[in-house]
Order: sequence, then C-alpha cells, then structure tokens
Amino acid sequence: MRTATANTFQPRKTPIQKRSTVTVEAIAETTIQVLLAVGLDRLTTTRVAERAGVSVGTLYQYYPNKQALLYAVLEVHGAKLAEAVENACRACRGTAVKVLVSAVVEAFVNAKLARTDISTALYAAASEPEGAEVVRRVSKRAHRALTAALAEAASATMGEMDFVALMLYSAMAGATRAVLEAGAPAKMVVRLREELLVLCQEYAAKSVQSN
Amino acid sequence: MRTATANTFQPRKTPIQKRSTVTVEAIAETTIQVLLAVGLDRLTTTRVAERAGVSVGTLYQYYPNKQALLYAVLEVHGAKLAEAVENACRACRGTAVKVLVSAVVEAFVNAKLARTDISTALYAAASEPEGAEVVRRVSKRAHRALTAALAEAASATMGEMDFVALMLYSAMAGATRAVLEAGAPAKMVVRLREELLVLCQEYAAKSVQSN
Amino acid sequence: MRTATANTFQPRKTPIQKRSTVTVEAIAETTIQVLLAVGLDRLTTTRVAERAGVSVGTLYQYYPNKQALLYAVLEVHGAKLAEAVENACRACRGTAVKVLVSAVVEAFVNAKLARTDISTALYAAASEPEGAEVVRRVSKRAHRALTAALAEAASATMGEMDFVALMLYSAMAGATRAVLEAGAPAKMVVRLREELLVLCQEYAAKSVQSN
Amino acid sequence: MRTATANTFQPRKTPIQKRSTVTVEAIAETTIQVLLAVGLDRLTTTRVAERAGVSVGTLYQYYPNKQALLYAVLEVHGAKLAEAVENACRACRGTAVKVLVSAVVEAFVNAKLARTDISTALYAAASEPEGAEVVRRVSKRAHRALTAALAEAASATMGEMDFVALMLYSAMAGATRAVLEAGAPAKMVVRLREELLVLCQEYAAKSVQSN
DNA sequence: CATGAATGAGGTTTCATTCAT
DNA sequence: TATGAATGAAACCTCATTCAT
Repeated sequence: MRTATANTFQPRKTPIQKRSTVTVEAIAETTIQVLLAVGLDRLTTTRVAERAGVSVGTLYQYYPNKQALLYAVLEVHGAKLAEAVENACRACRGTAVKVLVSAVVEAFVNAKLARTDISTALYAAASEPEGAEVVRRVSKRAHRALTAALAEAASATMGEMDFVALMLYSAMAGATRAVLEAGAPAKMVVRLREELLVLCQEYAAKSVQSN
Repeated sequence: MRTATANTFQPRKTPIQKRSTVTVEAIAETTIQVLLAVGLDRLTTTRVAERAGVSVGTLYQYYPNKQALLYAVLEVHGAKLAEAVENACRACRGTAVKVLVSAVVEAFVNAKLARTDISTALYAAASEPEGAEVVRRVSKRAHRALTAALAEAASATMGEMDFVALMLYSAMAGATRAVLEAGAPAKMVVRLREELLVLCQEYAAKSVQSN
Repeated sequence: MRTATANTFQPRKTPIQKRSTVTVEAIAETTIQVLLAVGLDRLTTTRVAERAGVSVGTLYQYYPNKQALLYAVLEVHGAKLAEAVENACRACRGTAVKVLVSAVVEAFVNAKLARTDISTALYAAASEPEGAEVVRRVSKRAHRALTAALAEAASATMGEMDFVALMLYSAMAGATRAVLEAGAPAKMVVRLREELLVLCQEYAAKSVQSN
Repeated sequence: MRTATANTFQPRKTPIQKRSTVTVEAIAETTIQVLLAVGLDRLTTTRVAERAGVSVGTLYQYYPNKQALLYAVLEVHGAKLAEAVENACRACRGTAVKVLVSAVVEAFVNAKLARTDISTALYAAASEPEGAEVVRRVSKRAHRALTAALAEAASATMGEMDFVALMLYSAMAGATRAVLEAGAPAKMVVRLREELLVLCQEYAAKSVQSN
C-alpha cells in the first residue's frame, strides 16, 4: 500500500448492469479470500484480480484504488454488525435490561460468526488506517445504540450508561475475537454463547443497579 | 546479485561496547514513536533509522530485518505483560477467587497502561504475522497462569476453568483496548479500573460457583 | 515488509502480445551488450533495463530476478553449442574417427565464433554459480555425444572413450577461449581452425589406436 | 565488490615484523577458504576477517581494498605457475621438442594440482576484472617462455611457434580445468597426466615438423 | 468495456570502507 | 596497532496504477 495520492474510497461507479454487479461482488469476495490466504501484506491488486478472474484494469474500473477494496469489504461487514446490534436494541424497547443484553449478545455473536472467514480476515484489514476508521465508526454506532437502549431500559441517563455500554461492547468484541482467532471450533462457539451471556448479564445487572 | 538471507528475528549481535547498547535502545524506542506517528505501513527502516539518528546500516547491524524490529518491541512489551499476570497469580496462591481476580485485573491494567503509547502502537504491529504470533504466545502464557490459579482457588479442574480464564482474559484485553484506542484519558482509565473489576468479579463469582 | 521470493530462473510469463515478445528479446540482447560493456559485477538490472529502453518493472515482468537474466542468455547459447556438437556426431555416424573429429571441431568452432560478442560475454556470466551449472550441463551433453560417437567410430567401449572425449572437448574449449579472449582477430581464427583440427586429429588418432 | 574508488591492489604496507607477516598470510589463506566455502559473491571483507580471526580494521591495514585481497592471492598462485613453466623451459634448453613438451606439461600439471583447492577457488576470482588481468599476465609469461623454447628447440622463428605455443598452453589449461572442475579425483589426475602428454606431444610433433 | 504491458517511486537490505576508542 | 561500530551509496525487487490496444 503506497502513500495515498487520490483519496476516495468509494467504488468508482455505481454498477447498473448485472454483469458489473456480479464482477464487483466477485472482486469483493475474492479480496476476503486473498486476505485469508496470503495475509494483508501480500494482498496485491493484481493477485485479487487474477483470482477473481478479471484483469487488473477491470478491478480499477470498480474500485478507484486498493484501499477502496478493503474499505468496501469492511464497510459491508461492519454495516451488518452495526445493524444487528441496532436492530436488537430496537426490538427490545420496553423490555428489561436482562432481555436487552441477551438479545444484543446473541445478535453480536451471530453477526460475527455468520462468516468466520470474513471476520477473521478483517482483523488484518482493520490495521490499515482506513480499516481502523471503519471499525471506529461501527463501534460508535453499536455503542450509541446500546447506550441509548440501556438508558431506556434502566431508566438512567445516557451519560450513566455510556461507559457500561462500552464495557459490554468491548468485552463481547474481545471474547469473540479470541474465539475466532482460536479457529472458532464448534465447541468453543457453544461455550462462547453461554459464557458471554453470563458475563454480560452479571455485569449489566450489577452495573445498572448501582447507577 | 544478492543471495539467501537468514530469516531469524533474533537480534543480530549482542552489543559489546557501551555506545552500541545505547544505539539498540534508541532504535527500539524510535520504532514505537514512528509506529505511532505514521502507522505500520509507512514505518520504513530508513525512517526509523533517520529518526533514531543513526544510519540504516547501523539499524541492520542489530536487527536483521524489518520484522525483527517490530518483533523485538512486541516481545519486550509482551513479556512484561505476561509476567505481570503470572506474578499476580503467583502472589495470590491460597487466596479467594475474588482476591485473585482483583489482583490480575489490576496487574493487567497497570501493565497495559504503564506506557499507553507503546500499547497503542503495538496494536498495529500485532497485525503482521510475526506480531500475531507474539501476541498468541503472550496470551497463552497469561491464559495458562490464570487457568491454573483459578483452578486452585476454586478447587476446580483446569479443564473447568480453561474457558472461564479465556473469557476473563479476552474481556480484559478487549475493554482495555477500547480505552486505549479512545486515547486513554484519565477519567476513562479510572472508570476502566472500576468497571473491569466489577465485570470480572461478577463473572468469576458466577462462573466459578456453577462449576 | 517483503516476504519470500520465488527462486526459479524460468521466465516469469510467456509474452502474449507482440510488443512483449520484442521486449523480452531486447532485454536478453541488452544483457549481453551490458555484460561486454561493463562486466559482470557492474551489470545491474537497472542498467540493463535502461539500455534496453524499458523500465525495471518491465524487466522483472519477464525475468524473476537478475540471475534469470544471465541464465536465460547462457541457456540459449549453451543449447546451440550442445546441439551443434550433437548434430555433428549424429551426422557422422558410420564414418571414420578422422571424419568425426573434423566435423566436431568445425561445428564447435563455428558455434562459438558465430557471435564472438556473446561467447566472450558469457565467460563472465559463467562464473556465477548458476552460470557454472549451465556450462556443466552443456559440457556434459557434448561430452556424452562425443564419447558415444567415438566409441562407435572406433569400435571401442564408451568407457574407453570417455576420457578421450573429455580431453578433446576441453582442449577445444580451452583453445577457442584463448582466441576469443585475444579478441578473435580474423588471422587467429584461421589459425585456430587449422591447428585445432591438427591437434584433435593427431590426439584422436593416437589415442584411439592405443585403446 | 563496489565500484572502484582508490585503485591500488598492492598490499598497503610491506610487513616487517613477524606478527604482521603471519597475519597477512592468514588473511590470504582465509580468502581462499572463504572463496571455496561461499563463492565469490558472498566473499565479504568482514567474513574473511572474521574467519581469519582478526577484525576488519586489521584486514584493511594490510590490504587497501577487497580487490587487493583477491589480487594478492591470484598473484602468488599465478607467479608460481608462470615460474614453473619458465623453469621447465629453461631447464630444457638444448633438448628435443619432445623432452621440452614433456617437461612443460609436467610442470604445468604439477603447479596446478599442487593445491587443487586454490586452483579451483581461483577460477571464480578470475572473473573479476583484476583477476582476469592477472590471468592474462600469467598466460602471457608462460606463452612467451614456451614460444621461445619451442623456437629454439625446433630451430624455428618465434613467429612460427607463437600460435603453436598458444595452442599447447590453452589446451593444457582447458584440460586441467576440466579435471579440476570434476573434483580432480586421483584416477582422473592420472589419466590427465598421460593423455595431456600424448595430446601435446603429438600436436607438437606434427606442428613443429610442418613449420 | 476489458485487457495486460508498462511504469517508476520507493522499500528493504548489503557490504566496502572509515575512524573514534 | 587493533578493534568493531557506524556509515551510506547502491543494488535488488515489488506493486499500485495507467493507458494503448
């Protein structure tokens, strides 16, 4: 990744025809595969194009630069994650903290484990500046939604719940990451769901009451 | 016409004269600063050497390649972290789970926040394959120590405590990371200590009793 | 942060478009010219690319590394030489030793002097390990063909002719090299043909009869 | 071997004290060992110094630059070879061509095989410009001596014997080189002495009579 | 639109040589 | 004198990006 020259990460053109959409998707998907196969610092635009079955030129028709590639992939996945958390929060309006936390944990774990390959690949992609930025944005969305939901459920102010939400979110992220990096074997995933639930429930119970 | 390069990350030579010791330290320290200043993918050996006030040649006398630089820095920091956790565990032999967890959380947070610049910089370095490996090794050490200590304190088997320890460690890591990435302002650090303690205590209490 | 490089000397890609074929040829030819102009240890990939009128990047599209450049050139020339000797041997099946030797000497000298610039340049290239390997292979082919041909012509075993063939081949090589390194002026070349013929004929006559 | 800056190949100072002489010799000898062990393009001044048990600084006290090292080694060996041929010629004044040729062949082969390791190592060293120059000078001396001796023995002019001498010398060189590069096993060496004698005798006999 | 050859800045690494200790 | 740390020019090679076909 050379020093930035142009600086738009948005796909260069909105694909209208079907052919293009397919191509765009194929490139994005290949990016993930390459990321997993060879790692971030051997992910080259040529290699991605090659494995995607198109030429580099074509790749550059849809993604203005290499960063845009990673950005696009992260963005899609990140959006899903943020939405999952937001939806869970929205669906639990009016419920008890316990229910809320349970729904959020489940939504988070599901979203992360839906495609373990993508999730794992993205830990690498997130180390680039733009990657980090996407992660920050996603975290902020999830954090905000969670803060608001907790405040409502606990009849507390958002200020009171802000840090609690951060703890919950970052603990979920940390634990899930640990499991993913261990290869996410079925048994661990089962335990993760159970234990993460306990961890978050207990913490929320204690934290909320004390506020 | 170059030929095969050795591929070890181990320092190339042990400094004999005093000035070289200084040089080695300066390079390591500068690596962190550069990592923070420009990020991993603009960290070049030339840049590090320049800012450290030595020539590239000198850098390569002590670090056989770029990876070794990052590796060295991570290794030192990682070792401290692992030791901190191990020491806390050792110091709490015979105490209650509550005391143990409290000590571990404190040790972990202290180690991580001792130099926030280093800790923050290393999240980037950890994304490279070798970096990831160091992180894995450190996590394993901490995880193992914690598992054993919990098993002893709770009169449980290590198998029973294995996943519990993983949850505790990864939650600590996740939460601390979130705070570091937010810039680790004093207020947040205070809250982190409080809340992380609560989170770990509650979880441990619940988890241990159920086993 | 680079990572492992492939270590083959084989051309990297087969040119598809016409212009690239031209490029590949130009680079190979330029390599010889540079070898002659500045010598092996000042032959740099940059210099070759420059004189060939292409960028370094282009050079590396077709030759994976510097050694491959030299290797390619040597290989082509070496193959011609080996074939020349083999063809001469084949063409002389059933003839007397005298005829055979005469044909081989002529074939060898012709092949070597066809392009004195290349032959001269390659003495330098042959000093690198890979170069030496090509030379070994070529010598082996020529030696083998000559051994077999001599054995047939002299009704002797190959074992008996093995060393004789080696002497003949290495004497031809030595004498021709001496002339090439003297600049291969016309007069010397004429003498070389005459004298080498005598030398080889006489030796063969004596050697073969005594076996 | 970087581009030449200073250009003297002569040892920097004539060692007077015994200690220095030993050092100088050790370095020269080590150079040969390193040449054999790792090849010309991994022969570094540091490596030579290291294996010789001295510091680079010391090496540079006796040899002004890297080329001087190789030059010195080649020079010593080359001088021996030239002298061997010259001595053989001188010792055979007044003898028949047959005797002369026999003596020269023996002298040449003995000189070359006295230390096969050195001879082999020097083929590599001879590819550098300065190396080539030494080889040229040595060949010229041997060639000149042989030409004169042949002229006298055959009652011919030096002009008539010039090319004959070249053929003899280059054939000897070629054949001996082939044997050295094959590892110079005892059996081959025996054959070399026999066959080279035949080859040179026969050629000389024929060539001399025809002049 | 697609292709893939060409570009060249820039990164990593080596090693001959110097000079303070 | 001997040492070995430091230097830095220069070599090799990669890869994001462009553009003629």
